[in-house]
Amino acid sequence: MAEALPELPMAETVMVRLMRIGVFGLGNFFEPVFRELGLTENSFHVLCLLMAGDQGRASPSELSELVGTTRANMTRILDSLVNDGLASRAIEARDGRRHVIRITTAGCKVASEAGPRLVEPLKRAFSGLDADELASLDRLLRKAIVSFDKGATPLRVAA
Amino acid sequence: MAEALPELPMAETVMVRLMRIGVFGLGNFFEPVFRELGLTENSFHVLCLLMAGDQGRASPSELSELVGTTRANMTRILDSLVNDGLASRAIEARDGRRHVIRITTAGCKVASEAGPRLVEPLKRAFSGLDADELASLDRLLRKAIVSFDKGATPLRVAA
DNA sequence: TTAGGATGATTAACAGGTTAACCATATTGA
DNA sequence: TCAATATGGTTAACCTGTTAATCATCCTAA
Repeated sequence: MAEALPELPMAETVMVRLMRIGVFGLGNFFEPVFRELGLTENSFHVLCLLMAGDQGRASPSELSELVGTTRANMTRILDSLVNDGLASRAIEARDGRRHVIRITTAGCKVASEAGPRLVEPLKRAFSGLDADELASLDRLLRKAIVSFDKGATPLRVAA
Repeated sequence: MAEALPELPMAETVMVRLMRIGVFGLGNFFEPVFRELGLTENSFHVLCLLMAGDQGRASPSELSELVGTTRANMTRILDSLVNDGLASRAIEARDGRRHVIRITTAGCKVASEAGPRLVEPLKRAFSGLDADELASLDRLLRKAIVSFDKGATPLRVAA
């Protein structure tokens, strides 16, 4: 890559690849677990948010915001959860536009089953790093994310 | 997330999120550039590999291997590149199964145009990290990737 | 009170990826 | 020699995400 385009800044270009490769590699640890449970990483995330949040209820918008996907996509994720009986969807009495998503007991059960199954893969994935290294990586990734946010192009600046 | 499932190891769980958030954030810097050029990150990667490689030629399998996607998907990526006149596809004389993909002059041109346009976003993205931090992040990510590879489940071990 | 605009959610069309089945060509060994 | 198998590539079906358009409800100001 850098061979083809020597003008690219090496350190940064390599960093992009490293991050992508890392995320890709991580997928192999968790997707199998989710698949077995009939979940997606996103649908699992939604279940967790519902469990953690206010009385197991939330709105689609809130959820899409927290998960980091579009509302349109959240609609589909919720369709699937509702269809599987893991969550319920109702219209709020005081505002007919708002929907209320609630986790069901079945949903709680599935989410609780997922937890223990994820512990081992999580630890195994990072077993090559000691606590100090994990802490450093955490710190640097946070710093990088802040950098991305700051540098994020505001839809074209001065051209 | 950790609130809902306290049994999950915090450091590792957070790390997964950080890496995903980071990669997602990175996308905002480059996808616009690729889009303007009518490229995908993957199709750009293919062009780079062709430029860097042996006489601008390679086989679909090699490319899918190097890019890290399936052969089926590479077929589609190449369809698109060939369709846009950026690469050509031919059958190898000595073995009718093998195809030879070559980058065209138009393909070289597009790839060369992409280079300069990527420099600024790349530097901007990582502008919040100094050289030492970049080096540390590089080292830790590589170590993490090695850890992922080692710990990668060999399709169920002892269950 | 009601027309115009916001807001929450869904739908439709599309993009890019995956897996599994398939086709065509080469290779091998009985 | 030729049937069985391996290999390279494509196709078909599907999954999950995105964007843009749409629907329904609510809010607001003339």
